[in-house]
Amino acid sequence: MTSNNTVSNKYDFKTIEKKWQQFWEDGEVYKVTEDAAGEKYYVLEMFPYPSGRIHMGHVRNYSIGDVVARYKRMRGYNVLHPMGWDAFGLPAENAALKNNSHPATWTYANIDYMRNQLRQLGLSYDWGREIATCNPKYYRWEQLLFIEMYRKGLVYQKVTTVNWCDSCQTVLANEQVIEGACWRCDQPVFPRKMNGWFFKITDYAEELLADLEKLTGWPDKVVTMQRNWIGKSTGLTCEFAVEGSAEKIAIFTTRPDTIFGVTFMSIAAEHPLLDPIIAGTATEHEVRDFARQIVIDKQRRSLDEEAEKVGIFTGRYAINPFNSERIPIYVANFVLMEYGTGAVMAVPAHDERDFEFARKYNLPITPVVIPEGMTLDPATMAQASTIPGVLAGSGQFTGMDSLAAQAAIIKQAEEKGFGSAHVTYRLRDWGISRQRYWGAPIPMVHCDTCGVQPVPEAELPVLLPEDTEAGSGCLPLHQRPSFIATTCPKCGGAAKRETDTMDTFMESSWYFARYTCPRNETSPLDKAKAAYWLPVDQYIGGVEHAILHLLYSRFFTKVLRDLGHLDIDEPFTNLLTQGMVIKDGAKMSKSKGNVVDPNDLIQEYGADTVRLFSLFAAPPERDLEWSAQGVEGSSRFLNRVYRLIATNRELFTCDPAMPAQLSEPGKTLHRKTHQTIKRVTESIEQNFHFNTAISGMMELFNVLASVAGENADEKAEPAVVREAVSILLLLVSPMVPHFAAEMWEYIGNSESLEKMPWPEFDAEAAREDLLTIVLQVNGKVRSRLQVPADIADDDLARLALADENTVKFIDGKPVKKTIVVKKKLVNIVV
RNA sequence: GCGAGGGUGGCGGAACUGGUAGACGCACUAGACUUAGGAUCUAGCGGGUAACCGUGGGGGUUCGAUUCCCCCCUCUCGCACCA
Repeated sequence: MTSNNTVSNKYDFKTIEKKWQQFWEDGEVYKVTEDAAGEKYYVLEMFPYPSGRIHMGHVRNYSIGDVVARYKRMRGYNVLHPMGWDAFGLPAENAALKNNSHPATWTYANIDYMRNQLRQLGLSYDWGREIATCNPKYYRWEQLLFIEMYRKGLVYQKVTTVNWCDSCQTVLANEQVIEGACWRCDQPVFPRKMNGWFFKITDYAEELLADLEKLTGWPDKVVTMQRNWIGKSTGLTCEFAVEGSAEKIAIFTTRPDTIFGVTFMSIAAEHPLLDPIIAGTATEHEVRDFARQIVIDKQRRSLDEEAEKVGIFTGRYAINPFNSERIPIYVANFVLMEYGTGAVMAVPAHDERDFEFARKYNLPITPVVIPEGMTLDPATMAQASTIPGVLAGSGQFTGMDSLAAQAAIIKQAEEKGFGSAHVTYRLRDWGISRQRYWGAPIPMVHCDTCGVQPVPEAELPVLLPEDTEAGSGCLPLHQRPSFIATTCPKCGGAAKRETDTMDTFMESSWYFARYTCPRNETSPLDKAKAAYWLPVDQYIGGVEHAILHLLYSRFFTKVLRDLGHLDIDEPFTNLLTQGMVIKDGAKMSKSKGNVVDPNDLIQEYGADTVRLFSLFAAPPERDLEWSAQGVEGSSRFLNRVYRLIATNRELFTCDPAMPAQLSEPGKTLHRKTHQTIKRVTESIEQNFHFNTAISGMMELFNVLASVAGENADEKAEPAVVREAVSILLLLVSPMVPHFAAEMWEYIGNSESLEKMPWPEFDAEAAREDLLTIVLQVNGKVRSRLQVPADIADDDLARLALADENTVKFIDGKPVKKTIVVKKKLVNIVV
C-alpha cells in the first residue's frame, strides 16, 4: 500500500475513521476461524438489548473489550470477539403498542441503527457471527434445549405464588424483583397464584456453589454474592408429633444444639398441615381467619417492608421428640413457607425473631447454651444469645460444647428415627414462564387425553405468530386462538399449544456458546467448535448481572454439558465487572437530564477520542465520572501526536538503524520508549488498568515532544524518534485503532498495523544508568543524590553522609544507624 | 442488621512485595504568539511567610506507613424475618 495522504496539520478524524472502518470491513480483517495459528482467546462483552441507541455504558464496556481483543491479537492469539443482540423482551411490545407497529419491526430497526453505531466506534468484531436472539434460527435451538431438559427431568410445571408486575403484566423471577419493585419498570410487585414452568436449578445448587472455588478469575465480590444467593445451610430436620392428631410437623434448624430450649413452634400461614391440625378445635375459625389475614397482608405489602411480628395460638401442642416436652403451636407471619419446611422450632433464648415473638406473647424463654463466663437470666435478657457456649438443661448433652453437640444431637435423631442431617438452600427453582408475546414460545402441547407433550423436534421451531390479529402486534399468545389450536403429537387429536413464552434470561444463558458456531443448522452447538473456543477467556460487563445472568449462564453451561453439547464446567474463566458511567455524581438517566449521547461525542471528537477518554478517566472496575473537559484533554493528546508526526515527516524516511553512540536526548528517549513498553504491557496484563497505561504513553509523548518537536532544544537522532513514534503507535493502537492505523501508514509502513505484533521490551535499553537516590535524616527527606546505577552500598552511604544537606540536618549528632535501600534511598538515623 | 468494597490536591485519578505522596490528565494562574483566541506553546500549580503540616479520625508496629495491626467515623453496593 502506498501512502496517498496529503500533508495536513489538522487531525481529520472523520475521514480517517471512515477510511479504516471500510478497510477493516472490506478485508474481513477480524474474521476468525478455528484453524488459524496461535492459541485461542475468546473475549466477550455482554451483548446489548436493542433499545434504540447505544449509551455511554455500552461505549465503555465495548471499548474495554476491544482493547483486550486487539491487544491479544497483537500478542499472537487467535481471538474470537463476537457481538449480537439480546433481542426479546417487553420494551419491544410497549414500543409497538405506542407506534402501532410490530415488535419485530421495532427491534430489527433498532438493531440496524445500533450496529451502525458500534461500527462507528471501530470495534473489532467478527460481524459474521452476529446473533439476534429473536431470530427463529436462534430460538429454535433454545426450544430444543428446553425439550431436552424436559426429557431429562429438569423442567416441571407447578402452581406457585409468583411475583406479578401489574404494569408489565408479567411474572418476574425473584432475581428480577428489586426491593419489592419490578427491575424494569420500577413499579411495585405483588404475589399471585399461577401455573408456570420451572427449571430445576436447585438440582445444581451444590455444584454451582462448589464450583465457585474454580472461579479464581472472578471478582471476589461477585463470587460472594453468588454464594450468598445460593445460601447453603446445613442442620437438622426433625419431626414433631402433634398432640391429639396423627399429623407430624417437620422443622428445619441450623441450631440443633438448642433443641432443648424449644418453647413453642411457629408455622407459616400457608402451611398445608394447618387446616388438618386445627380441625375440631374450639378456636378453629378464629385461627383460620387469622392465617388468611396474614396471607392477604403479605400480598398487600410491598416486598421490602418488614411487618411487625404477629401470631396466634392454634390450640394445638407439639411434642419435642428429644425431651417429650409439650409446646404450643403458633401461626406466625414471619415464617416463610418457601424456605425449609415452613415450620420453625422456636428457641427464643437463642434466636432474635423467636425472642421478639416470645416477649410479645409472653412465651417462656429457656436458655440452653451458656457462653463461657456468662449467665443467662430469662427474666432480664434483653436479646437472644447467639454465641456458642456450653449446653445446659439439655438432658444427656448437658455440659457439652455447643458446636460438638450439634453433631451429637443430629446423630441421636438419626438413631432414634425422628430426624436427620439436612441441607437447605436459599436458591429457588427458576420460573421461566412469561405471559407475553415477544419471547420464545415454550414448545409444549396440552392434550386432554395425553397430557402435556413436547412438540416433536422435526416441527421446531414453534414460530411466533407474525399476523397481527385484531390489529395488534403484541397480543399475548394466550389471546391468539389461531396460535393455540393444534393437534396432539401423540394421539393426533385436537390440542392446545402452551402459550407462555420463555424468560429472556434463557437466551442470554447460552448465547456465548452459540457464537462459536452461530450458523450451525443441525444442532444447538457444534461440539468441535465449541470445544475449541470455550470457555470464554475474558467476559466483561456490568456488575448488575452479578447474580441473575451469571448464575443462569453457569447453570446452563452445566446443563449443556450434561446434555452432551459441551465439555466444560464453567463458562467464563475471567470476569471483569466494569463500573457505571456517571455524570455529576449520579447515574445517567433521562429523568435527571444528565445523559450524554455517544453520537454527539463521536460527531464532535471522533470515536478514538471517545474511546480514549472512557479508558483513561478511571480504572475499568470503578465508576467513571463523565467530564466534557476531560474529553477535550483526550482529544488534545491525539492532536498533539498527530501534529508532531505531520510536521516531522522527514524523520520517518531516515535509516531506522540505531547509531552506535546516542546523544543525551537520544538516550533519554530510547530509554523512555522501552520503559513505556514495559509499563503499558504490565498495566494491561495485570489488571486491565488502561488508565495508567495511557498515562504512561502520555509521558512517552511528552519526552518525545521535548526532543523532537518544534520546541525541542536538543534533538534526538531521527532513528530514535522513529523508533519511539512507531512504538507509541503500536502501544496506543488497541485504544485508538483508527488513529494508530492512519499514523502508521502515514509514517511509511507498508504492512498494515493490524498485522503487527506487540512491541518487545528491551531491558538493556530501559536501564537507567544514573539513579536519583533520596537522602533521609530520621525518616525525613533532606536531599537527593545522582549516582551511577551500579554504585556499591558502602560508597552510597559514604556519599550520603558527606552530602551538604544531610550534614546540615545531622547537625553534628552521632549517627546511630544508616539504612541503605538499593536504588531507592539512604536513611540516616541520628 | 449481615456481607463486600471505598474515603489521597479545586476535580478524575497515580504510587510495584512498607522506601521521593500527588504520576498522567482536567481546571486554574502568569507569560509568549496573535486583529482576536474557548487554538497552540512556555512556566507554575497540596497547605503554610517559615520551621513545618499533610493520604477520613484516633492509637500502635517500624529507621521509615496511603501501604501492616487495633478502635472509631463516613460513603457506595449487594442481601435482608432463609430458622
